[in-house]
Amino acid sequence: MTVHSAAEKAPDKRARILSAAERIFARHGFFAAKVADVAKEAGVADGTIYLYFKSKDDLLISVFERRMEQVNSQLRAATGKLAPKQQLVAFVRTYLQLVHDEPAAAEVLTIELRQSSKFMKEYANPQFADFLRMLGGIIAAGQDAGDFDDAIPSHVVARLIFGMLDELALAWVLGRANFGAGAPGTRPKKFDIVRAADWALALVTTGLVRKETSP
Amino acid sequence: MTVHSAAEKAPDKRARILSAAERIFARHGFFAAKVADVAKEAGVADGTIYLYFKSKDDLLISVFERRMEQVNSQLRAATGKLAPKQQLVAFVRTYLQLVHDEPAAAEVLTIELRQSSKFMKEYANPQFADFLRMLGGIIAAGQDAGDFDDAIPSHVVARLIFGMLDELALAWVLGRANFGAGAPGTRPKKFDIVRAADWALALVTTGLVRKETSP
Amino acid sequence: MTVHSAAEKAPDKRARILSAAERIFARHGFFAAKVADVAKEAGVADGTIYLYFKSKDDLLISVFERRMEQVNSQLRAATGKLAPKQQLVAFVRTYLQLVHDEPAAAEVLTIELRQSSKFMKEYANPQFADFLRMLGGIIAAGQDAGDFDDAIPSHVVARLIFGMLDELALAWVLGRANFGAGAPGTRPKKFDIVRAADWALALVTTGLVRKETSP
Amino acid sequence: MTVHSAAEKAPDKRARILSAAERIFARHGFFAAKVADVAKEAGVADGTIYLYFKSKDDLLISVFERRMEQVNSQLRAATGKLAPKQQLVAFVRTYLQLVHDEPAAAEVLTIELRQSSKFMKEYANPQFADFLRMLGGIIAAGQDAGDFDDAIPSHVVARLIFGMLDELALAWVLGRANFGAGAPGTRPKKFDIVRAADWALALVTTGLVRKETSP
DNA sequence: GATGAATGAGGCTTCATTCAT
DNA sequence: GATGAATGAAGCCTCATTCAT
Repeated sequence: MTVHSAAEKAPDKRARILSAAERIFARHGFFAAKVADVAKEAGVADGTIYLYFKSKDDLLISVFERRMEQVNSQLRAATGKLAPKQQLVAFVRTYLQLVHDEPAAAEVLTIELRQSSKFMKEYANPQFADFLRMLGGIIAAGQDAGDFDDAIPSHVVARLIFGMLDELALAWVLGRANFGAGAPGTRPKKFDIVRAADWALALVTTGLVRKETSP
Repeated sequence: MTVHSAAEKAPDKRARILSAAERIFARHGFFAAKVADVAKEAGVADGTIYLYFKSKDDLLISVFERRMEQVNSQLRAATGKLAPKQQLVAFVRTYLQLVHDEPAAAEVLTIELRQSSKFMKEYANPQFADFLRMLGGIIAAGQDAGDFDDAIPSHVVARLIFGMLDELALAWVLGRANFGAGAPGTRPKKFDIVRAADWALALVTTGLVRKETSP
Repeated sequence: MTVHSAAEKAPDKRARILSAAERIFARHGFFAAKVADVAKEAGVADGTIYLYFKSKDDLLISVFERRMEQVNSQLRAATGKLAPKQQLVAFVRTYLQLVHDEPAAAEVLTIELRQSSKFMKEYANPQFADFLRMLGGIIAAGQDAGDFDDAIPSHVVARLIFGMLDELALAWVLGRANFGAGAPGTRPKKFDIVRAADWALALVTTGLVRKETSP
Repeated sequence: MTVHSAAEKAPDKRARILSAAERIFARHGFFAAKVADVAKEAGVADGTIYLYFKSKDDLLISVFERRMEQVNSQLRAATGKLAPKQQLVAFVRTYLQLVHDEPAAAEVLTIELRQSSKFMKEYANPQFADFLRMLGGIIAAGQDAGDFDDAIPSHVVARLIFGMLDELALAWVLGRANFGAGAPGTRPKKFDIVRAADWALALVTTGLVRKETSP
């Protein structure tokens, strides 16, 4: 009757399920997670999930896709019209900032995506390909501009950088690493992943930037 | 009952089970793998596995530990008494060579280890800690020797480098990436992961090596 | 809301649902058939079915009843005011002709009716009782008239004849039997069920007709 | 330890499951029957059933096959080396005797077999083909011997006779018919199916036997 | 009346683990 | 120690039915 009960009815039930799934998958891992848990977290009946997703697998894939789309679009926005060197800085910082702001998403992308690539070899994961292409494009642009050394193929560089970021995200998400202070023996405390961005950049950049050292 | 040279009967049943498990886990992934499949691959009865391992989880952990021990000892042997810079080269090359020589092991370490860190938060994985410590030690030694820039904490560098190597291993194991040539449209072919070692080294090293900016 | 000529909107929604159900039940069988499929076939919403039928079971029963009523009335029309011997001929021929003309109906009556008698022991199926009574009546009349041997109770004869017809219908509907020609090795082709009527009649009749053993 | 605890351990667990399934399917019908019920009836765990049968469907098919084999072999034994006319008598009487002795089996064969032929069109049911072939062979032999009229193809006669027997079995199994006495209004009482054999024979035989009526 | 999204009970099946031999 | 048949808990998914619109 009321036209705006929408907010609590089903403004986007599909989105609610996706978010719930992301949290549950992050909490328990995909395999240990039960569809019923996702349903409860989303506040819907078990069967409702199957109105929006074909299977539990499909649900996982959809979580990936929605999240990677967001990540990609935020990265695109952040790197905007900058010069390659600035783009790289922005890319790395933004990515790790997103990890920091959405730990559940990070956990799923970091841990479950890897699993799934294995099981679902048929699943191409176009969003992740986009991610790598964007990063590779930045590198290639920098190489073309003469800002970056071009001894290494840009897409290899992209993958290597992604490896760093992914590992940083994993370590942070699992809360094991204790980068920075922390007296020895202290329980591992989450390090500041946003600050870690600059370390990663330092490692990479100093290598990529051509040093006009001159002889 | 039979006593005659037990040593011949089960030269090492435990080892056979571990190898079988590694192959099966690599082939199907830990969750999809069935204990019965491992038993069949090992040529033992299902129940026999439980004489050597407490549970399927324990089996996975044991696979990790045995393999990481081997990896660590081979890395230790390879890096031997070299200077830090040479140690780093040897470390990276040896690691990727091992990935190349034991793809099943690589698949398990690359994909399943990550999962397991999540599920078995209680499982400290000391071997992996050793791995990181070894790599960190090389970096720290290089920093102390003045060979490497010390702006980044050595253990952070270690993790970043591991991230690169891990991603390289993953891409190679899944056979998706097509680093190197390959006519466009060509089906992705496994790139030469051993050669990729030098790319990773180039990226990292050039950044770590202090540049004597002038003569 | 719309009132304009309701008769046009739903000329007979109930009938449409029944026809759709008959086709769907014939196609998939009652248990495998989904109410949603029936709804789609009928061009109505799932819920609409429950405005006309109490349950899926009720829908099946209604299909039976509507169809058996038709069958019975057509049989009654066909047997009309004939002499018993002619009535029997007409009954058998008409029944098998109906099977031929409405295979979906035949499939449901032949296969599902049998199931349902089991599950719905409470469901008396009065139409089928009528069917048997009509056939039994013809036999009894023939016996009374001295045309048929009366060694066997008429209702037993009726059931035996029905058994023949039912089996003929089943074999035809499932398309398995290959009565008539067909080179050996030939894929079973539907036999001519209408012609089969005369075989059934021959078998029965020659037995029922009292033989005047001599002139 | 004891060698003969066999009787209660697992003399033939597969057979026990088949018998249990037959009873449960007869009692509830295949679709309404739960695998768990079969397991309980058989005195095994749910999972045990899947050690012997691939699926619930496979269980049903196996019930058919085991039972039809028995039926066929008993029919073969009973019809032995008789003359065709005697074989037919023996066939019909034996079949209905079996129905009488094993009502659960009869219920499954009569009701579920029909369903299943529909769902499992791929399932050829060779035993039932044998059954029909045996009956057809008897008829054909009688026709060759000049005992039976050969106006109707023997396999058609076989099917017609089977139809009668099947219907008789069904009526008896469902306990609806009230052949024989029973005051009107009396609750339907199972008729004597063994005696009914002679009615069926009378109907058929008198038709099949060539009457040397002379001109 | 009509709709169709939502419900949630319930069943088939899998598979890690046990234990009698 | 070794076996492998048996166990039974547990989860994904289906689908008849409901009810707010």
